[in-house]
Amino acid sequence: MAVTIWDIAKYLDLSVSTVSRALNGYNDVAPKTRERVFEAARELNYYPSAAARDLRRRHTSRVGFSYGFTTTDIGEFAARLINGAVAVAEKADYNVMLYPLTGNQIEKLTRICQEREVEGLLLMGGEYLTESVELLQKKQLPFVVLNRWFDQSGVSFVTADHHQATMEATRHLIELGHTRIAYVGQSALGKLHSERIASFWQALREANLEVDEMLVMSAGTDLGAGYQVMRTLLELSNPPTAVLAIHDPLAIECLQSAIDAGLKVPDDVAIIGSDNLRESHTTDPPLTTIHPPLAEIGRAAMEHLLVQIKDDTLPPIRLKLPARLIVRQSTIGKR
Amino acid sequence: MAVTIWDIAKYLDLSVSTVSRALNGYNDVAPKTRERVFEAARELNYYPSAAARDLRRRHTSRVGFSYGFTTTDIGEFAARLINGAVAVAEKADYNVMLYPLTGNQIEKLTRICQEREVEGLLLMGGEYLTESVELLQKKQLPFVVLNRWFDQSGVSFVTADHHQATMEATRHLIELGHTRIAYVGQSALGKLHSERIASFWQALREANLEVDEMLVMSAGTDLGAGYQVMRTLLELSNPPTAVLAIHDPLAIECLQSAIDAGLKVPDDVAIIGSDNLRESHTTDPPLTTIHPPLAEIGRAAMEHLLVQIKDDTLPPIRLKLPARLIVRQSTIGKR
DNA sequence: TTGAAAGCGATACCAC
DNA sequence: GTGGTATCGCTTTCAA
Repeated sequence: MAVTIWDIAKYLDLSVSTVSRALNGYNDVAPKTRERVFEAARELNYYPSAAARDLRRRHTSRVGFSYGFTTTDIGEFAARLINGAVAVAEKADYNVMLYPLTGNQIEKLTRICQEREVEGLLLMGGEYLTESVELLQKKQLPFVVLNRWFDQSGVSFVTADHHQATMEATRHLIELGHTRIAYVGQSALGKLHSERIASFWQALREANLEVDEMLVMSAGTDLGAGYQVMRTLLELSNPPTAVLAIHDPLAIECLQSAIDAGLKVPDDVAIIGSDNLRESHTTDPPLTTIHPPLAEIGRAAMEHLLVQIKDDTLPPIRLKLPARLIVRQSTIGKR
Repeated sequence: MAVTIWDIAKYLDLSVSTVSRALNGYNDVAPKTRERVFEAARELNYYPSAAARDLRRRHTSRVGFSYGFTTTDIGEFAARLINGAVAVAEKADYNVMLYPLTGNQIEKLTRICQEREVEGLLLMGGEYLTESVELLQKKQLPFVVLNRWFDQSGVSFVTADHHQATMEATRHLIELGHTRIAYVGQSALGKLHSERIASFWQALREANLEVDEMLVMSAGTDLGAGYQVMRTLLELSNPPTAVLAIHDPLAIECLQSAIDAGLKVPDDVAIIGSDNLRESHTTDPPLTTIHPPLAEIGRAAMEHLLVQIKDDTLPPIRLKLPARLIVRQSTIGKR
């Protein structure tokens, strides 16, 4: 049996209320008593029952991290967000629960809200983000959306500046003299997909380059989809000389496809990925990529979530952290 | 305010006990009543309070994943374990809490045990594994150790067969004609480190090859340590023609170091890594590596943990899953 | 400064 | 089948 405050009370011949107050740092308990209680607690190896404390206090010391978009597997991308978030939660004595969003996501979120197992939620991806956000707002569960920009006010989010980063990447290619640039996205990524295409086109237009819709492709989520898309692009009568991919794994498939087609990268075709995953370092040539500060995003989001949990009257946070372009040899070649 | 069983009881003019029993699927409640209760629950959007349920039932539906060895950051290695574990927990309606093991690990584990916030623990790494295991046994918290072999009986673990895999990798090199093979480990990995060296030596001895202790190195945990170690090895008067590294990032540093030293891989020096991380696919040449079935390990461990939680009289599981060698061009060159 | 007692929201035992 | 009620372990008034 676990030791309870009753045990301490009996042990010291005190009442449970005094013990509780001592333990919780109230100042209406004699310093000497307080000492004895703490000592007894240590001696008896007492730790409060989470369930009892939570029930009585009507709140927990847990926050949730919900995730799952095209997959509910944690990859390097999600892991970096989680690491940042966990580090901050840890310091504030909060524990993080993992909520993979499989099955009926809305029902799942409803349950999470009503069970009051967590005080707040970090929301990454999820196919029904709009509905999810509405639900959480209605249920008044504090939450911060990760990696998505939200126009409607009242929603907290922390994201990388994808618009700026995509523009920068596109301009980088334009400056290198490319005029036919392809975009390889993934429509399964929803808004992210369309938004980035918009940024891509904007950069082209600002440089007075022709926008060729034939050069915007969407790859499926299955392995090798990017490889096929790249092959299609290269078979065009007027193929692109540069490709911007929505994430590194896709970019790497494009790279492989180009090389297998007998092309030299970046001489024949330049390639840019996104997210600066570890695998982007080791390709041949190393991949130029957009680096979103994911751990930082996770940290900032968790920081704000904890603040919001403590004071729900605070205004929502709308944070867009700069993403930088990491230029490697897949665009500029060997020096 | 959240809706409670009292609300349902009042709404249906029933007692809370009946409502509770209906909800929990007892069969001593009239089918019709049961129907009405479920309908009302759905209508009122009722979900039981996790804290109240946990307190009364004296158990939760949570399990913990504790991690942190040389770092408390989740990388691809840990993520793959987590993904397997979470998938199984999910199906059994268990939620997973993340417990990064920073600071005083033993105290942290003690708290976890006493707070009864989770029913069981998956244990990955941690510097004080022996002490941790002792503690958990004493506290009777079900747990399964990941990725470590435990000699003492009574401890459940699921691991990859590192011994077999290291032997296989070594033999692979021997079959290719290598006689001077180096091992690049990381002493910060503790037992893992020494065990693998033992397996490595055993394979050498079985092939009647000389065991040269000069060829066994330990790299630090800082970035670039592997690079330096490889350089040292290559500067030996009688340098190795093959290197076995304890994990892919280290192997990749060795690879880079060899290439920078003007050597051809695998012609001048062959390299093998471990863990089959994504980055091992994309190096040039692609890295031969040991593939431990990490998701499978996570799954098996969680499956056993849940079983053990239900019935603590069951014998511990001692599972060693085969790891296979994935042969790529860093050892066999282009075909 | 301390103790008695109510109550958080469930579950489960015991009558009826 | 159903209802009353003790109880889980803790926090928090309210009196003393």
